[in-house]
Amino acid sequence: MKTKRATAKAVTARADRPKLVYQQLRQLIVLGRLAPGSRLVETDIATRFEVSRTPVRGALQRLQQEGYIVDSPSMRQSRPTVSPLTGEDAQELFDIVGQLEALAAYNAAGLPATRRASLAKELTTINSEFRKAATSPKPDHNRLWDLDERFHSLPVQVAAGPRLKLLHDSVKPQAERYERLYVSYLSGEIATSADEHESIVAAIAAGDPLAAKVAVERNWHNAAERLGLVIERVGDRGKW
Amino acid sequence: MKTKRATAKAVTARADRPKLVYQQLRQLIVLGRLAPGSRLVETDIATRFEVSRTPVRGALQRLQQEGYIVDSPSMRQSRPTVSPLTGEDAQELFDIVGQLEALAAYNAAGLPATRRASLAKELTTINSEFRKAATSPKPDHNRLWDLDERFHSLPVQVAAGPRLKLLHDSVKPQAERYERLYVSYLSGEIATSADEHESIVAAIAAGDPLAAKVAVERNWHNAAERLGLVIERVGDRGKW
DNA sequence: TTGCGCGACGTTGTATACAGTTTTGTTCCG
DNA sequence: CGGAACAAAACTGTATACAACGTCGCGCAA
Repeated sequence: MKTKRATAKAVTARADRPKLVYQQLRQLIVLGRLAPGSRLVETDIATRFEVSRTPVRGALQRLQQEGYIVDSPSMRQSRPTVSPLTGEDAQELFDIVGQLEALAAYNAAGLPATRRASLAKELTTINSEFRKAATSPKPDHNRLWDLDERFHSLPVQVAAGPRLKLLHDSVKPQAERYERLYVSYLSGEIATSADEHESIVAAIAAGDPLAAKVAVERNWHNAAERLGLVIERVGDRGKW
Repeated sequence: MKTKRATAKAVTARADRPKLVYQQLRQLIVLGRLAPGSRLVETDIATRFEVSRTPVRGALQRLQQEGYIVDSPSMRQSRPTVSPLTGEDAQELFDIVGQLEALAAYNAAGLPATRRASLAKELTTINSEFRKAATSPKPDHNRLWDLDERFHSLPVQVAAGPRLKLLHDSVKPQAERYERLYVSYLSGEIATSADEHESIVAAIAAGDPLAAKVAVERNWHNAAERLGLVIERVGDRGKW
């Protein structure tokens, strides 16, 4: 043992390092360990993850393009900071995600009857678990979020083309930062969400693309409004 | 003049090099100078643009995330190639752009009456020029594309939030590759497009968000269908 | 002739040194 | 005590050398 990986630590596969750094940083941001407004310094991150600045740079670039981090406007030299959480941003983001998933739902409702049926069945299962988890005395936020996520992702995975999937994968995770606020502060409203989910399933099962599209759009738009109120009450984070 | 920029060539501003490389490469792809399927070699590009591989790498990464280039599937080692032009891709892409611009139109139709009026007026102007240019005996494709582009961009610029603008800026230019086919092969159908544009303007002027949204969606969806036929006739490019 | 192995080449991934710029801290003078 | 100028530190952008990995071609043997 002398040539490759002479260093003690397990060197991750050559090609995955940027992706790994990206995923870990994203996780830190989404979970709030990296607060909105925090400055991300390439050198620090590189040290932290025990890689050079090169893969870090790639990860930061991607995070920036996807909107997790922005260039601090006050300074001229680009200084990446974690982007803030604001009510307006939440509403805009939710509307966008709604439009994308609405397109997927539209396609899903146009699928052959057999596939529609199995899709609807699976969605129903997820949604009833979702509803059950919500009415539990001490709701598990992680589980709630996970079920909601799975419900919304399923039509995309089944009926979206490669391009829509790509875009959805890049936009949707950003909503997670807000969704986690949603399930935390709005656990009372989750029954409403489950109701809206049911109308989506019904439209898909009926093979009515337009109804499915509208139902998804409404679901997200309503969620955006409800969340907007919460954020206003709690106060924007990282905006000043 | 001795310290900075001692080299003879005009050194572009330090921070703009990646953006410039990105823009030039994108232009080459959109205009077809870089044919679908072409392989992009970092070293070659770096040499061509007289920069090091570092900024080139950034540009390529961005192009890849936006979908202009893909990793060649045949080889294991990631080898970026210009993404192909296919009928399915065109349809999917147009539908996506339609959803995004529909959201902008929805917002635009919810604006105060005075701003709506001025927007509608401007749109009408552009569209009538568009119609005129289309009926000319020898239509100028560049001008046609430009007018159509301006028509569709205006509501986004006026009524979209920062997030939607960002996304639109990153997705829309990809449609240009197909739009240029459209105006080339479908100059006969352009009158139809102009008609559809008018119903968009009417909905915005009337302050009817839902109507505006639907009108935009229909416009793009129809264009996608018309274009799909053409590409099928002409044959997919870069797909094999 | 065909199949297989091996070595040279091409290309991307990574690390690191260096340059340019902005921010920040400190000192001195008004 | 306040402020301005200067010095030093902190970071990012760029270039480049090096390493790893895959591909392709050539020769050799069956």
